[in-house]
Amino acid sequence: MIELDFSGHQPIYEQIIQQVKMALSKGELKPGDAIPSVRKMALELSVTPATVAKAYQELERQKIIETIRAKGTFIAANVKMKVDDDKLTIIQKKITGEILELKMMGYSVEEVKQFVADIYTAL
Amino acid sequence: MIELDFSGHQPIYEQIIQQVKMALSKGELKPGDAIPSVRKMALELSVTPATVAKAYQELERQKIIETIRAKGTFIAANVKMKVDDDKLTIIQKKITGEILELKMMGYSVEEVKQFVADIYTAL
Amino acid sequence: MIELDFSGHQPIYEQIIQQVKMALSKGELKPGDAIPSVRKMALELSVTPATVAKAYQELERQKIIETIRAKGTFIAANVKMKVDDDKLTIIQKKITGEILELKMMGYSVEEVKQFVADIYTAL
Amino acid sequence: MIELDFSGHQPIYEQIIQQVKMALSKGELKPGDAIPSVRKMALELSVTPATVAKAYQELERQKIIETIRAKGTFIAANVKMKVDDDKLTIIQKKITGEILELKMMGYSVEEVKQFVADIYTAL
DNA sequence: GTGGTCTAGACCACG
DNA sequence: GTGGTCTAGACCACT
Repeated sequence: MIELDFSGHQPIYEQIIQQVKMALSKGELKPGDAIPSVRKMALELSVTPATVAKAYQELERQKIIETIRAKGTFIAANVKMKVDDDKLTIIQKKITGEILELKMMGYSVEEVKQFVADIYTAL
Repeated sequence: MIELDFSGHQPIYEQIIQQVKMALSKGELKPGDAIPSVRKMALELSVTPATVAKAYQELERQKIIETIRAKGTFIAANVKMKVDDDKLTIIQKKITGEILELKMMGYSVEEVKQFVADIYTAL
Repeated sequence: MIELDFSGHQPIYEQIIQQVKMALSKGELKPGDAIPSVRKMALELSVTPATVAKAYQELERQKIIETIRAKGTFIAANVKMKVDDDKLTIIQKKITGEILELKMMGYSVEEVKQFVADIYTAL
Repeated sequence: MIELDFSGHQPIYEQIIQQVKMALSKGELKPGDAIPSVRKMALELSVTPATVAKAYQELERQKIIETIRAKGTFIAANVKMKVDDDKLTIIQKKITGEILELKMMGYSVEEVKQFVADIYTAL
């Protein structure tokens, strides 16, 4: 279900976070659904449990999953991303660098808009 | 002219690269223009010359600047970013994470398109 | 495995790059093989880790090696040098100077051809 | 007569040395011919006299030119490159790196031989 | 443990 | 003066 890219520079734990969010976005996961235990997912992905734990910890911090003692880990009932201005600023900073690269490669505004729209709809 | 953010996670040398590109994109720098020497910019930015040198070397590798022996560093005459498929893939991967965040915050496709268009035109 | 010449003008990091490529060319290294960590090789060669890191980074930029986070560095799966016209021009310029020296020493075309053929087969 | 490439990484003085040798190799210059004074050539090439002087000094060291006080500088009567084993070793080292690059780009021995033959005959 | 980044200094070749 | 290279040491994020 989750596919990792080990060769790249994106941290493994971030890839896990992102793919859980993506599954949620696509409707493959719904509030209340159970997700594999840290150990189980670590086995499936061939990574160390610590890496999965770090991803889950961050997801829990963002209130996307909930851990219930001795029961397991579940998608939070009320998955509702808080629109945080700080976070928006961070995203803007990160995205600016990539937009700049695209612009310097010669892409027009329209092309970039199409580019992100394609990504958006694929999520 | 260049402002650095020391607090964060983005490497200093990448910030320098980005801001030189941005100045070029905005027309503040034009082909043939001299840019400050490694040492001078290092002093201005209060970083070590090695950090500036690393940024300049990467910019030269991308053919954005040219260094002339013992003369200084200049914006390349033919600033023309090569459209590299590998690079495009990397950019897409990086941008996907941010688009996903925006989508989960509840932004619509149109809003995201507007978001990136605003960034693009500000560059 | 790698032997450095500290006396000369060729940068250490370039020597490392060259010798890794040579080992690859000779078949002593194969795609997927691990190469020593930055620190380990730095110890072996009695140079600072930064120098080895610079060599590795350039090799990665050329897609000859891949680094996997916190795991180590490996020969890339698809080692396939891209034939870059710019690079070919640079090589031609560099080689021209040496061929000229040989010609002025009195070597004939045939002798020079034999000379480079011998080098080629020894790689 | 001499064309310099300022943008590159080859030292100016080496370019001057090389082009004098090339003119000699092509027969454009013959033993006994006068070559411009340091000042004159410096003016023609738009470089500082010190750079030309350095080139002439090296050419004189290699017995390719002779300076006659108050007369000027001339191509040496007996231009005869000494076949120096040390020098041959140095040339071999330098050329090996470039041959290796060509090999890794996928060029065959025959192609490399043709490559150098073309360069040789053009000199 | 791994690689990535940065500092503070030094020496060198070049023009 | 310029950029290029190297050392010695440090801190960080990731696994």
